[in-house]
Amino acid sequence: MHNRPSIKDIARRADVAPSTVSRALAGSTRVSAATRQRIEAIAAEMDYTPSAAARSLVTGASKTLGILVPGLSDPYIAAVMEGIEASSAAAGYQHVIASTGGDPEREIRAVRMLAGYNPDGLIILSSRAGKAYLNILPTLNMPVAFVNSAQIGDSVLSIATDNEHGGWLATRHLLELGHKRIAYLGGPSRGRSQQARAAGYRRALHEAGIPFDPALLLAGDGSIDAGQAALRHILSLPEDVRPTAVFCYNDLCALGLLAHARKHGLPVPESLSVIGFDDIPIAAISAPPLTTIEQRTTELGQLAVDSIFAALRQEPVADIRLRGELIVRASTCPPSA
Amino acid sequence: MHNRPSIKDIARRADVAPSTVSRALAGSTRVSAATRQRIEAIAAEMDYTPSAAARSLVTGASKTLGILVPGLSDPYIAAVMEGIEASSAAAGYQHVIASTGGDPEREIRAVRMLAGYNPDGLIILSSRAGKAYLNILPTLNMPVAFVNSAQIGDSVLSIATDNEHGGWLATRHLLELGHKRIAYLGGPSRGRSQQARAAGYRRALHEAGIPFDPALLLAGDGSIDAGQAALRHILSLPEDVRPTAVFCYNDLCALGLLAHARKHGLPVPESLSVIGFDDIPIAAISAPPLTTIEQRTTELGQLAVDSIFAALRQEPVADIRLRGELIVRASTCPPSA
DNA sequence: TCTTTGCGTGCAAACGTTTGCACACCTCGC
DNA sequence: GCGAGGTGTGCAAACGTTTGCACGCAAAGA
Repeated sequence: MHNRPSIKDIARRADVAPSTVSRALAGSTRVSAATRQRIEAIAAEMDYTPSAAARSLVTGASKTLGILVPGLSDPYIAAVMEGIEASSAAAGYQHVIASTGGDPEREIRAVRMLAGYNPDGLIILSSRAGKAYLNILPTLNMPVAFVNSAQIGDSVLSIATDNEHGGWLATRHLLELGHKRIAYLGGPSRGRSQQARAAGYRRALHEAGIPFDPALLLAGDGSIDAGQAALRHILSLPEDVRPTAVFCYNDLCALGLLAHARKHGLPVPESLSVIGFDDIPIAAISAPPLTTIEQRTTELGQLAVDSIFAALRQEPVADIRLRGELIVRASTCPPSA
Repeated sequence: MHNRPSIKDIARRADVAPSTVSRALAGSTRVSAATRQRIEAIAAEMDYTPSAAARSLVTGASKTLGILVPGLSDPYIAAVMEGIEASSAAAGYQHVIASTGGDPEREIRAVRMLAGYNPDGLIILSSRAGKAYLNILPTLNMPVAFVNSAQIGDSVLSIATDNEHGGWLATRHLLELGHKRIAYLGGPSRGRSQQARAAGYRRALHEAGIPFDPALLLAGDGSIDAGQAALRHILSLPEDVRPTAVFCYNDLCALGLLAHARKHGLPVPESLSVIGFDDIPIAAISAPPLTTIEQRTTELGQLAVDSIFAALRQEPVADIRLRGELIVRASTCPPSA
C-alpha cells in the first residue's frame, strides 16, 4: 500500500533519532541493549529493509557486482555464472546483469549503465570489444575482471582458460590417434578464445610436421546450427580430401555436428572423430559421449570474484590462466584406414 | 583514479547550476540551445554517467527489475531469462538477479534483499516458497510477477505454462500409441509445475480408463542424474510390471534417462518410449530426438515483463496461462508387443 | 561535594540526483 | 514608456542512509 518503511519511521515509533536506529541495526556500535532490542523488534514488525540506493550513496560501496555477459542461454556462460554466484553469495553480494547479445557496441554502452549502479566491481565475460575499453576503463574507478576476453591493458584483472593449450591438447589427441586430415570448426571470429584455440590447433599440427591446410578451417559461431552446417559441408567434400577428424570450438557445435552425422548415417567416431571444448554437462551423455577439453568454468567464475575482492582489499592480484584437461570419451578413435 | 564525475563537476566546469545540468541532460526542459550543447560536450568529455542510486532515490523509480531464480544453469531458466532480457532491454531496464538454489528459506531472504534495491518490479521464477510470501508481498509495494510458481494470493501477477494440460497431452500421446503401463518421473516435489504435470498425467490415465498405479510414480528432481537413476530403477523391475513408456518431468531428466538406456542397451523407443517437457534446444538433437511438450519459455519471460510494465501503468492485467504443443520426434512409438 | 570519565544518544552534514518555486531579463503590445 | 508574458537560470528541499561531533547524564574517583 504505502511506501516501504524507512529508518525514520522506525525512529518515530521507537522515539529515538534516526541515527540511533541506524547504529542499532548496524550491529554493535554504542547503543544500549534495551533500545537495540526495542528497535529490532519494531524493524522486524514493520518488515524494514534498508534502501540499498541510499546506503550506497553515502558509503560509496554497494555490495553489488556488475556482470556483463553476451547472453544467458549458452551453458558455458551459465556455468561461469554459477561460480560467480557461489563465490559472492556468501559475502552478501548481489549482481546486476546486463546482456549484450555479443554486440561490441552494445557492450560498451552496457558497461556505462552498469557503472551507473556504482557496483563494487565489474566482471566481464567473453568480451569482444577489445580496445574500445581503453578510454572508458580508467574512468570507472573500480576493479574490473575480464573472464576469457581479449587482453586490454594491464591495469585489469584477467581470468582465462588457457585456450591455446586446450586447442593444442585436443589436436594432439587426434594426431596421436593417427589422424592426418584434421579440421577445425571455429567459433565467433573476433573472440579471443576462438583465436587462441585455433593457434593451439596450428601449433600441434606444426609440431607433428603436418602442413596447415586452410581448406580444413571451417567457419562457425559456436552454435548447434553451426555444427550441423559444418557437417553438411564435410559431407559435400570428395572422400580423398575429407577430414577424418574435427576439433570443434565448443561442445555445443560439436553436439550439433554429432546429431547431423547420426542423421546422415555417418558413423562417429569410426568415420569421423569429433572433439569438443568446455565439457558442458550434456557432453557426458551425448551419443556417442563427447571427447572434449574440460574448461573449469565454475572455478573461472569463483576466481573472478576472488580477484575483485582481493583488488578491493588493495591486495596485488596476478592474472590467472587455467588449464583444463583432455577428457576422452567415445567420439574419437583412430582413423578407419 | 578519482571518483566518477558528478553533475556538480559538470556544473562547475560549465559555470552553471547543477539543476541546469540535470535539465539539459534530461532532454528538453527549458534550457537554451547554447548551454545545452556546452553541457553535453563537457559531459561527454568527462565520461559522465548518472548515478542510478541517487536518481532512484529521488524519483522513486529505478529502471530496474529484480529477478529471482533457483539457479542459472538450468537451460529452461536460461530460456526464460532470454525472454526477460529481450523484452526489457528495449525499455532500458537493467536486472538485479538473485539465485536461491531452490531453497525456500533463501528465497524469501533474497526477496527482501532485492526489494532493498527499489526495483520497479519483481519477477520470480519457479518459486517454491508458496504461502511464505503472504506476509512479505504486501509490504513490497511494487508489481510482482510469478512465473511458473505456486499460486499465492490474487494481488499478484501470474504467468504460467498450463502444466496440467501439458502433462495430459504427453500422457495421452503415449496412450494413443497404445501404451498401458506408463510411468511418470517427477520433478522437485514441492514445485507447482511438478504437481500440475502429475495431475494431467492422472487425468489422461483416468479418461482412458486405466487405473493409477503408484508404483509407476518415480521420484526425481529434474536433473540428468535423476533420469539415470530412474532408468536404473526401471531396469530392476521384472519384465511384466516394467513400464513401456515414461513421461518425464522435463527434458533434462529425459535426456539422462535416454543416455542411460543407450548405455545399457535398452532400445528407445522400441522397448521404452520416452517423452519430456520443455523442448530445450538440445532435445531436437538427442539420440533419438526427444518427443516432448513445448514450453513457450521466451514468451513466458516476455509476458512477465509486459505484465509488470502494464501494472506499472496501472492497467489491469489478467493472469496468463500458456499452452505448449506436443512435439513428436523419435523417442516414442507404439509398445513392442 | 566537585571534577573526571565514559556511555548513550541526538544533530547535522553529506552522498548525487530531481524538481517546484522564484527571480531576472528580454521582448512584445499597448 | 510601461506593464504583461515568456524564457532561461538558480536556489533549496527532498529522497534514505551513515557518521563525525557534541552534548547530557550517571557513576566513579578525589
